[in-house]
Amino acid sequence: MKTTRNTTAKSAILELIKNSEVALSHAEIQKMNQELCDRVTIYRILDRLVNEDVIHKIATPDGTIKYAACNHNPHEHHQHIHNHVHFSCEKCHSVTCLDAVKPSYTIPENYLVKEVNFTLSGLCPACVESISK
Amino acid sequence: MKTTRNTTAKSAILELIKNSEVALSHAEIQKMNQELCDRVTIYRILDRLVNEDVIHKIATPDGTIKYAACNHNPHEHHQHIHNHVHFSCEKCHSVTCLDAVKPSYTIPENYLVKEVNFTLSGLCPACVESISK
DNA sequence: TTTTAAATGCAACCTTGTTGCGTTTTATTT
DNA sequence: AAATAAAACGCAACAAGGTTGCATTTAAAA
Ligand SMILES: [Zn+2]
Ligand SMILES: [Zn+2]
Ligand SMILES: [Zn+2]
Ligand SMILES: [Zn+2]
Repeated sequence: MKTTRNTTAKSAILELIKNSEVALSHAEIQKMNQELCDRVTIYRILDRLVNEDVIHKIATPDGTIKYAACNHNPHEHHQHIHNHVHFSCEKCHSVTCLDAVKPSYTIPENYLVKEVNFTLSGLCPACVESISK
Repeated sequence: MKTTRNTTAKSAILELIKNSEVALSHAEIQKMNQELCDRVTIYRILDRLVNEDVIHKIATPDGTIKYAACNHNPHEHHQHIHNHVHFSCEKCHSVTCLDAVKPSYTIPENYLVKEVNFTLSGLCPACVESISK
């Protein structure tokens, strides 16, 4: 099996994502990183981190891809399933993991469900605040 | 207010979407349509149909945008909210509206929720079938 | 320290989506 | 039916997002 290595760029990008309150897009990471590494390398590092299950990928309602750190329950770490809800703000375009919100649904017949991708959208607390005054 | 017109291209594209079992991407519509109209026109027609609330936009977990016909309950037509669940097949990449699946969730505090975008992914019935033999 | 495969930079390329503008078409009015 | 106004269109050009191939560098195991 293929081994994976830790490099300065990989560690730096992982730290960025871990320290961020909101999920980050490739473009945002690139801006925060200007000199660290090439555009293409960022794509490859993000792919690796997703495969290693250290970060997860989120598609916003408009198709933008963002990345957030995984905080697995150690007991279910092997599951590799991210079934928490995300919130996407239509004003500031921030995307947040809502670990507290537990979604439920009826399992559709004949389908094999492997992943849950549930996104709520509207206004985030900061934008609700800024509009109401 | 701006009026909207019916053209041959618009009608043809709407028929394609209505007659399709699965949601269609811009690229798919373009292939099915080769000679009908320009690439840019397809984008503009899709935007118009979404604004007229005749079709709706779906972002798959990998960020691809697909379009499906709306089948509104006439009584709630004015709501313009699409809160049904979608299924995205990781093998054949088909996207389907699952009108029968009713999702539920707890509303996160301080957030203002306007839209729900719930996608399940895994294997569609056809792909489950084809793998099990 | 040597070795080897993973990771990187760079150039080139493709796909997806947008914008501006002159022309065509729809549908309303005369 | 003809004139009119604005919506819709085609086309070219552009911008952003993402991928691929290949030569070079680097991490980490031997
Ligand atoms: Zn916001
Ligand atoms: Zn998340
Ligand atoms: Zn399938
Ligand atoms: Zn749908």
